[in-house]
Amino acid sequence: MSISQDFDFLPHIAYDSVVFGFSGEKLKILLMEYSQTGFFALPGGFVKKEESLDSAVQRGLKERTGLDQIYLEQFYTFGSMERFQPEIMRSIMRAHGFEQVDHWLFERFISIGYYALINYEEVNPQPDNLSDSIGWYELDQLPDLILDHGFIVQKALTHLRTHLDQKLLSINLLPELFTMKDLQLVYEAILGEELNRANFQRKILSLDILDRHEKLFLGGSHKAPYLYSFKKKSSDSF
Amino acid sequence: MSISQDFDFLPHIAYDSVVFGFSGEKLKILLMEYSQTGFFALPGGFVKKEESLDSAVQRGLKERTGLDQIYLEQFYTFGSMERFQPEIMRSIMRAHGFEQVDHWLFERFISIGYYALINYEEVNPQPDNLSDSIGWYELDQLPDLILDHGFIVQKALTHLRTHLDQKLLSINLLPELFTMKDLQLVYEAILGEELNRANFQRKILSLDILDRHEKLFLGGSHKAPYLYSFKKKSSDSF
DNA sequence: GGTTTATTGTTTCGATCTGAAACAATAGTA
DNA sequence: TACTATTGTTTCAGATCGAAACAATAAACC
Repeated sequence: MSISQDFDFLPHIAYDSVVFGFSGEKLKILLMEYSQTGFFALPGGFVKKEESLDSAVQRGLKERTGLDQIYLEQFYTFGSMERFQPEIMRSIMRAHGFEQVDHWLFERFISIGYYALINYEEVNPQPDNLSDSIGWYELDQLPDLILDHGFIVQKALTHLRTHLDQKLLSINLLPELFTMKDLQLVYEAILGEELNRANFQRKILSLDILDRHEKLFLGGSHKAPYLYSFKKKSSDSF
Repeated sequence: MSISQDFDFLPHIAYDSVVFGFSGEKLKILLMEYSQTGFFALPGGFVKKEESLDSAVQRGLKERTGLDQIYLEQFYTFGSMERFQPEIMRSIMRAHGFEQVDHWLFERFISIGYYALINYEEVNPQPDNLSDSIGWYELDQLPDLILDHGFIVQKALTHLRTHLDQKLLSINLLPELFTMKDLQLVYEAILGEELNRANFQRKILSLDILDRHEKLFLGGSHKAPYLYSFKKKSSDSF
């Protein structure tokens, strides 16, 4: 977020992103903390006058995560008046030594919500101009968030849960190769409930979206699991 | 849509609405036709600086349909650059005698898509300042629409189809009292496929969302169907 | 090397759900 | 009173689902 190039951006329009990562056990999201103020917020940004909305979000997330080609899904647009609280932006700016009376950030914003599913291991979170830290927080232990950002997270999670099966192929929460157990842990973390192992395996295999590879020997005194990868979409082979 | 009160609205932000109605047989949507130009478009509008996004859409639809308390669902926000085609707005304005070079309508817009489910019978469609007609068009016989409005309709329909069961209670495509056959026809029109009568009845009744009322005698020489209504949500009883 | 243990892969089996057809009820007509 | 068209309900086979049992196996242990 650059606060100087005012006129590059569409006014009143923002996006907020809920970036999901999976630590191997817990589902986490990226949050920014604004220095001094104690405010936590979702990573967000603005849309340049000559770029598409989708590109804007991709650009912003690349700056925050270093990742290209992120899986992104738009889920809702937030336009209530309650989200108009200029004092909050004002105190964030003040904490950075900006004492302006008027600023385009103090205007009302309508914000488009996106969520991303990324590989936790590959990310190197980068704070922006106004926040001095960005980091992973467990979903069930989030701090209070500014404005309606807590609501946005809930809405993102609901959307992800209801569309989990349809979006499986695009899920990038796991490395290239993973075990069935890994995948089940992801499902359980997202759905917030435990699943039956045998039925989960049957269901996923019946979807016919996984390639089975060699076994993974980790030295445990028991049968070794197979490694799987998501089948490449047929369109990729042209 | 008022084209004079420029500064009342948030710039660059619009909404487009896909208003579904059911004629008893076919699913239809409301389209506006701009005089002279031959352009067809979805009814849309803009957001005032001090109203919520949802309120703006409700206000606009009340102007177009005369209906209050419409069932509205936001489904997607459209922000690509391809939707930036100022010539189209320019020729619409020209057809109305406005020869301005600059106008806020010629700027780029990000548009939030909503769909509405309304009772076809109760609507009295009203054109806006720039369009001289508004009317119902069958979904499978739509004219070409401006910009990405055809795509918006498709996206609305997909959303409606996938969420049909969850949204049943809110469906307002039928009058207060209706028969099981009426409801089945709505489903078939929305899903675009025929359904088995016995299984449909079993499924809907098992949802436990209908109240059964007296029979409807229409004079046919056969068993008369029951009338049903949607159960009032429990929250309404407080 | 045989035995044990922990975990994974697969099968079984009953319960539940679904799709298609048959059966039952009934309001008017002939 | 029989006939017809349409609606309400039941039946039944097949598919799906949940829970448990069974089978396979990699390492550890004696």
